[in-house]
Parts: sequence; structure tokens; C-alpha cells
Amino acid sequence: MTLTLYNTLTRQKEPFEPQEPGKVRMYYCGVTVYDYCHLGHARACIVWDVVRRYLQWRGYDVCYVQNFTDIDDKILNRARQEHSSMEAVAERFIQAYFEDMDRLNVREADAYPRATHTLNGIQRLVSELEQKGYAYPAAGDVYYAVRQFADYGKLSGRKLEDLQVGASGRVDAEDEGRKRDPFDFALWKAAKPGEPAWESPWGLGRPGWHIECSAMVRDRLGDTIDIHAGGADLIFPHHENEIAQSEAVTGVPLARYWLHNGMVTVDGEKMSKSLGNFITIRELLDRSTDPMAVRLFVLQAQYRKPIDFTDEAISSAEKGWMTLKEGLLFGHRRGLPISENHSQINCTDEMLDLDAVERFQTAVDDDFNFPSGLVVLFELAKELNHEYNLLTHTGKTDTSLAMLWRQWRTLVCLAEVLGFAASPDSLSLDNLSDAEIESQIQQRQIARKARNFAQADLIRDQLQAQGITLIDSPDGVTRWHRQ
RNA sequence: GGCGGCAUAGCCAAGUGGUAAGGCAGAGGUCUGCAAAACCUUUAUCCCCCAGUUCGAAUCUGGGUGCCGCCUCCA
Repeated sequence: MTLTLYNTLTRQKEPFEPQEPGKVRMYYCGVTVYDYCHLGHARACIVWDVVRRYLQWRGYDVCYVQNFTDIDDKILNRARQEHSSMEAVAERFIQAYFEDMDRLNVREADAYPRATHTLNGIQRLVSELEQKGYAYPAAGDVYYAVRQFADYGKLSGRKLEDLQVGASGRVDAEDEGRKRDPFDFALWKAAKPGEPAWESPWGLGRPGWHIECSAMVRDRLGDTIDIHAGGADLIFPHHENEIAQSEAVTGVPLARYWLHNGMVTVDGEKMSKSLGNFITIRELLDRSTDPMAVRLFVLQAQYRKPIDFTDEAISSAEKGWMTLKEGLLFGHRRGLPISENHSQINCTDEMLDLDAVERFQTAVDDDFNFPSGLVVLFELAKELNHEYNLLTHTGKTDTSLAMLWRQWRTLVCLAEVLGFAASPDSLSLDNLSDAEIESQIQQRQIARKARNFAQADLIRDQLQAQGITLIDSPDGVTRWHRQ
């Protein structure tokens, strides 16, 4: 079986063949740290986290690099507002980023380069571009001469003639005066009074936005990487410009595969800071939404399609997660210590349901079709929950326990690939011993026989409040279980 | 104006030539003192519209309509 993925560059699905067999170099254009991350960021981070996990599960040695943009006008604005510094603002939101991602169970990247730590690489790149005739200085700025790069527009499918200058009506008149062509973009910006600046061959200044990624990729992963990922809104101009910068210097492709995730929308409109219709990750999680439900919400849609955020969608995902979670806790509920629940299981183990594994892989191999792969997890979880109920309610099942354990292990392994982790509810206030529960049940039986249903129901409610569910069976016996 | 994408049940969402996965929600029933839990059954004659290709199309072609993203910072 081969993994096929949709390459924005060629606009078609292609078999995945990394440059070096068995090894994947992957870069994800991360966030600009001037505010808390919103759901749009969460989607991107979760999607690329799972892509990375999946590639690793498929046996690839993955080197995953994600940047932080920590030089930016918006960070500076915020610093001014708060009478703080760019460094302090950036540092604060980088910490917040890690907190949010930890809650969402997004694994840490292998490296998190920052623009402020990449000044040498950036300046080297700008110099080379200048030497090769792709860049020109202008009043302390340095611009990229877009018309020098014959392939400009190949990623986004644009021709310079088709681009509309200032299509949305925002053009910086001052910059325009320095540019030879309106589509040229800044590689280096001259320092403005009171702003952070670095020494350079072009005087005091700071890097433009696009150049940092070109420099970081080159420094960390090499001239050609396998996967370059990011939000679809970065295709143009950001990724287009990265290609122009990098390939003009190296003469080789910057990335073999360009992958882009779809946007999160609210009422059908893109979630963004400028529209003000965003909800931050912590805002959502702090109103007691389970982080794993957010993960499910994201993975239930194909990663390239837009997903609309609604209360209904989230609550649907929360309920769906409960189903998966119960399945994942089958081992725990059948008496296995919770430590056995994660990562303790060898996924290549012959003890797995290989048919399910194969169906999962076939689904996801098709351009990371996680929604389709999720079907396998739901089937396993539902089956396990069903069998668990049979065992709890009747004490027996027709399915062999060996088979159930096999399905459970398979579910845990596949869930791990998608980054789902379940832990039992800590809210089990139940400090009751089995004997105490049995005693309560006897009290209730006595009340029932006396047709004192008010008393009987009170006992039942009290037990339920402590997480004990009673099951009255037709034969008059009352079973119970903790939940 | 240019470039790209999407339209499948109440909602979300797979499915790219062979007769509609899955999730959420809903309905009916069994059981029960009533519940709960559980169990059983059930929920698109049809995939935006029109025309065409084909033995056969949600799936291919052409033409519409609607929605979204990008062309400005953006995941």
C-alpha cells in the first residue's frame, strides 16, 4: 500500500516518496506570537501533529520543525499597548502556546526556531539573493525582485499579470515608492525609531516576514525538504515568496510536497483576528469542553476542507468522544491498571486486529483521510462498549475475551496514532466499599418490597450521585457498577 | 476582475462508474413500581439544477446556480 497525498504545487494526489527513503523532513509554518491561539490554530496544529504521528506509525523517521514568528508589527503594537517589550510579549504567548498544545495533546516538535534566533541565516540568504540579482536595496530596505524569478506564482497558480494591485485596497504608499514593482516584497526593513533592530550590511533593521521561513528551513532541514505544511491562507503570498527566496538561491525545489489545511469558519466565515470572530483554545477548554472533543471535531473533517464551528458541532464531537473514550477505557473498566492504557502496547504486535489496522491504513493512506479512518475506531469502540455492557448486565458474552482484548489493543493503538488519550473521570467521588454499596442496595430492596418507593428512589439517587449505577433486572436481582 | 475550492439525510461527514460508510440527533419497541442502564428495530428510492456520455453516474463531460478561501496581516 502506498501513501498518497494532495500536493498544492501540482494540484493532484501523488504517491509519497521522501527524498531519502524512510526519512521525512517536515516543516510547519507556525504562529505569530502576539495573542492566544484560536481554534484555527488548533486545527492546523492538530492536523500536522497527526500527520506527523501517522508518518511515524507508518515507519518513517520524521524530523518535524515548527517556527515561531517573534518579530512582527502586531507583536510590536501589543508591546506598545502594554508598555512592554517585543521579547516579553513573544515569550508570554510562546508559553501560552505550549500550555494550550499540551492540553490538546499535540506533541512537541523536534525544534522550534524563532526569527530572533535566525538573524545570521536570514542575512546570509538576503546577501546571496542580492549577489545573484534577485534583491535590491532601497533606502535601508531590501526588496525581492519578483520579476527576476521565472517560476513566480507556480504554487498558487497565479501570473503576475493577473494579480490586482492592492485588491483589497490596502497599499502602503511609502513602501510602494521604493519598490521597482508593486509585487516586490521586503526581505529586510530599515529600523524605525524605538523598534528593535539588528546590525546588517544594509544598516540597522529587521527581517521581513517571508524570509525567516526560508532561512529556518535551510538551517534546520536543508535545501530541499519533503513536506512543507501550513494553513491554506499562507499559499499566497507567504509560501509563494518562500519558494522564490529559497529556490533562487539554491536552484533546487524547496519542498517536494506542499500541504495546506483548510480554514475554520464561524457561521461560514473564516475565523480570524481581523474579523473578530475567533474563539481562543483556552476559552473553549475553560468552558469545560474536553480537549479530545476538540481533536475529534478537527479530525472528523478532511483536513483540506473548511470546517464550521458551531455549538452543535462541538457538543456532537463531545458525545462522539464519550463513545471512543469508553471504548478506550475498556481495559481499565475490566480491571487493568490505567498505566496499561497508553503506549504500553506494541502496535506491531501480532495481538492486534490486523483487519481493522489494514482498513484504517487504507483509509488514511488516501491523502490523510482521518474521517474515514475514524470509522474503524468507532466500530471498535462501539463493539467493545456493547460487549462491556453485556458482561456488566448479564455476566457473559458470546465473544471470546481474547478477541475483545485484541480489539481493545487495536483501538488503543489507532487512537494513539490520532493523538487521542483517555483517562478515567477523576470525579468519581465514590469512596464506598463494595460492601457498603451492597448494604445500601439491600436497604433499597427492603423499601421496595414495602412499596416505599420514595425511600427506594432516594437511595438509588444517592448512589447514582456517587457514580454507582443500579440495574434492576427482571429476575428481581439488582446489579450495579461504577461509572 | 483573476486564481483555487466546495455543494451528499435534521446537523456533521466518507464515498470518484456498479446501485448511498461513520458520528451526532430523532422515532418505535422490550424490560421496569416508575426510572436508569441495557437490548432490539428504525431514520436519504437518492446525492444543488439542466443537458450529455454509458448497459449503468452522487461519482465522467458541458452549461448553470449557490457558498467559501486567496489576490492585505493571517493556521
